[in-house]
Amino acid sequence: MAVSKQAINERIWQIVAMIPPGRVCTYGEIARQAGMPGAARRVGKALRDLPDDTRIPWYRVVNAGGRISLPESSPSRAFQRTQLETEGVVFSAANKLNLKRYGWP
DNA sequence: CATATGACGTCCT
DNA sequence: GAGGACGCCATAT
Repeated sequence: MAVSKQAINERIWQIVAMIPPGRVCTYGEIARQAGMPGAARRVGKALRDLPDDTRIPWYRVVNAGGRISLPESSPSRAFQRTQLETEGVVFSAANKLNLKRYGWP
């Protein structure tokens, strides 16, 4: 393996760790900053591989539509929403947030 | 090697 | 604005 998948994961986690509180970032943007544009899905995989006791603020990652990508069946989804609201992020009626406002450039 | 799947994105209707 | 179709990348079977 030229580059182990664990190395890729840690690269992604490092990017996520740079997101300041009260701000969010999209999967595609993280993939781009990690040097693999178009691999947004790979970012989701990396976050899925995170342990439950991680200190990485994965909850600051949302999809391009400003929505939480986690399925309704996932308990982590409610946690993400609550955590973001705690940091001051306001969701609209359709569970959406304004990326123009909370998005991290 | 071919298919299916997933914490995605863009485009079209 | 909502919903569906297709594309992209990596992994699993």
